[in-house]
Amino acid sequence: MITREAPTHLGTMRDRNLALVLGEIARHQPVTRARLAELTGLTKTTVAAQVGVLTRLQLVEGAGPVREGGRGRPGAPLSLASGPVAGLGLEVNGHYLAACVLDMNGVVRGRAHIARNSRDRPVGETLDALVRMARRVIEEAAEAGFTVMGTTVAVPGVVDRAAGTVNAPNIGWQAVTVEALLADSLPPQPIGVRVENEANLGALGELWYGAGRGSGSYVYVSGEAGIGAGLVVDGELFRGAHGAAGEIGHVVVDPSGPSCACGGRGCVEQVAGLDAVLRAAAIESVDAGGAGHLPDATAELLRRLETGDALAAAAVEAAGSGMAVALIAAVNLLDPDTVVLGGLHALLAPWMAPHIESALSRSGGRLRGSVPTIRAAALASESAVRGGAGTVVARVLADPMVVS
Amino acid sequence: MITREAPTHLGTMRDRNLALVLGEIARHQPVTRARLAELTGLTKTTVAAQVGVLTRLQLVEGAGPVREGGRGRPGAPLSLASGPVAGLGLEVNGHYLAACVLDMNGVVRGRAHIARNSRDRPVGETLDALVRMARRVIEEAAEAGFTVMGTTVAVPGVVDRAAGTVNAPNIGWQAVTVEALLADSLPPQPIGVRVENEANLGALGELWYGAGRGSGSYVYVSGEAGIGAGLVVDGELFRGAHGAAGEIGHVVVDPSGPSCACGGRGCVEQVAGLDAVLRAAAIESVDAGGAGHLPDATAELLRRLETGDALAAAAVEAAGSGMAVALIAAVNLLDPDTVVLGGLHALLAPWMAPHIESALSRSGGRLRGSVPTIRAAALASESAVRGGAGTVVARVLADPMVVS
DNA sequence: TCATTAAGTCCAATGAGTGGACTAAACTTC
DNA sequence: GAAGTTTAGTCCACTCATTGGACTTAATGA
Repeated sequence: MITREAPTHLGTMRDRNLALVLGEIARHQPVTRARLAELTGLTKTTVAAQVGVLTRLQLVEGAGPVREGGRGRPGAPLSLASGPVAGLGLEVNGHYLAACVLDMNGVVRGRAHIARNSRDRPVGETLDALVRMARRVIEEAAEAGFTVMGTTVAVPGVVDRAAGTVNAPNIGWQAVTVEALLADSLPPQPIGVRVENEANLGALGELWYGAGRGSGSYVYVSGEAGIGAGLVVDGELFRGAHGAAGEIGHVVVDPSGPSCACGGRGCVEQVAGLDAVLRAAAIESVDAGGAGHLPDATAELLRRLETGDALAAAAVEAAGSGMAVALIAAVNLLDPDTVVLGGLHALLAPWMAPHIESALSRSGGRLRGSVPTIRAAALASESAVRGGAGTVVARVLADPMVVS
Repeated sequence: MITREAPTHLGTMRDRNLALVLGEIARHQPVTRARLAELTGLTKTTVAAQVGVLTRLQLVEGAGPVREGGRGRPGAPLSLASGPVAGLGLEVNGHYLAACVLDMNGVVRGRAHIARNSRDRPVGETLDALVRMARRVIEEAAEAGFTVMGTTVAVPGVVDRAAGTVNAPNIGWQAVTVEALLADSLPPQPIGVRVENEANLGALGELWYGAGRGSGSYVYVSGEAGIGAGLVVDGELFRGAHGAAGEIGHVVVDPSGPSCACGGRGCVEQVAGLDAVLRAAAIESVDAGGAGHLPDATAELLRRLETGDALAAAAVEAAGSGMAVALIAAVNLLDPDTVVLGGLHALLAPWMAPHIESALSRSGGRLRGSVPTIRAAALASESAVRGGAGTVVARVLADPMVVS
């Protein structure tokens, strides 16, 4: 029934406690050994030993005596090193490539953003461009004294962990072995390369560094061409049985609505996706072949909303209502405390969020104690890369010994 | 970010490995020490020591030499003891009270079922009746040589773990401190008394002993007056941020449908709940004051379905379509591999499941690799009590030292 | 200046798991 | 049927992370 696969031995115990100490340092820095002993429940002796190891790993460093005015001998405060350990996040997307290097404190130590339409280009070319960008960023980080320990790549599709492949129909990828290809092309890293769904990483990015901080569990909705969601529960990503959880795009919001490529009718994507909104706002969805930072049509939509265009406003309201129905389902099933709108919907949030909020509170109001709050993503188009880099940081925090 | 609260010391390590060994015995019984060493990754020495402890706790016993025809010295097979350790599951419900005692092997060692309409009776009376039943069952189990180590109570409502209270509007309960009240009224038990949502326990019951065996993650839908769901992911219950996950009843399946007590419109409950189906089938929902095992109206509905009544069939088909829309949402968001229909819907499954299945495969077919299979619950009205008792068993398996 | 308080280090002790040697109990082969 | 082979289970000296108390260090307060 309940399974624990691996046996615990002395080394396991040590690693766990090491992670425990490092985690408390991260949360309470600067902090003395004595206080760490209280926080962790370990003895001073053990804490001192662990701190020794962490210092040698260059994960922790002394932070200069901070006087606290106490009586006895003052403690020696410890902090996470602003040291060499860093993580890299990458993102491939319909209209840009992006990268971001984060140190252990979550400070951005390098970034890149390349507008690029990857929808109509061969997979190989796209990956080459991604690798070139990654190499450049890694090199720049190295010059600034940062060593990238691992890389996480955000892709707009479903990751099949078992097969090691990615399917991302929106950019024409089918069974692409991203992890293997990148691992071969990038400099070797102790933590290696991992691929993850863009919405999932966006959710983590906002959780750790953006609009999701403080909320234990929430739904991050990320809309571009398709609509996906990342589900964070109790600070952990919820992936589902096959890693395909959070595919909110094909939740049915109108059984008598238009039919969808998925085979069903009235999916959210058909109602609140970019194409649907543009169509309803009567904006031509031309993507002029080349690359634009914000696709032209999206920019035009925002312009019209700002100038109070009635048709655009109605289009966004309709999308909001559709989205609300899908979110009601998500809220009832998953019981989150916050909903974060990302991607396209972060841009539309000023006009869209009120409609969603009122629909949500109307529907769930009488049953559940608290209606989840709706927020726009705080990191804009960087949510996913930050989440990706943060995943590497989190990995180090959870298992400090991976840093060689 | 990632948190581990408790420090690991030698004792923790030992307890973990103890659980590991016990778990492998449960999964592979009968099994020898040598094979256990392989399975767990521990040494023969350690396994032998752990088995010694488990034997002393009366959780494990030798099972007589089973010849395997191998070459060397034959091993001494070990099995879970059919010994004294047992768990108790209780259920309170609109129309019955139920109890079930399970030994460590999941064998039913005692049960009770009392038809009783608890909707219109004071909370205190209902709890008294529950306690009387529980006491009787515990006593009978004791006479048969079984010691109840803990109790789990299934209630048709939301459990607020923080406040220790239960809200179950369907039976008129509001902020009832069930755990505290029962713990005071029942004989002391090492594992104590726990309350849990009925759908959640039903999900676990089916997972461990019924239709869910073998599937790692699934959605258990339990419908009576309201409709709730229990979500099992990777063999674990998914509770959500406030323990209110799986409230599928108020997922919107028809934005233009009838308005619901929750404040929204077109909730599944309005379309696929008992009342809706009876209304559509033109059956009077009289509940003749007294108590009936199957409420009269439900029995009548089944009779008509069996005789091929067209109106009843249409009613169930409509309910199935509504349910399908809600399940599409659940499947897309949670990515389960199986859907189990419980409660009322287990009875209706023969007529309802085909409609749900076809709608599900139509909708998700082209996107996700596999469409989840639909099954009817195998334990009928016992799902929840078995899950409740199983929770106690699982607790012992996960932490054998709780058995004093 | 001396007592007090608290931080950090040192060190012998504890105890769970390890690994190799040993014994036990079967089967195979001559 | 006796000797050799194979596998199961036990014994025992050893390792090593954590512990708890004694000790050292460094500040404050009288």
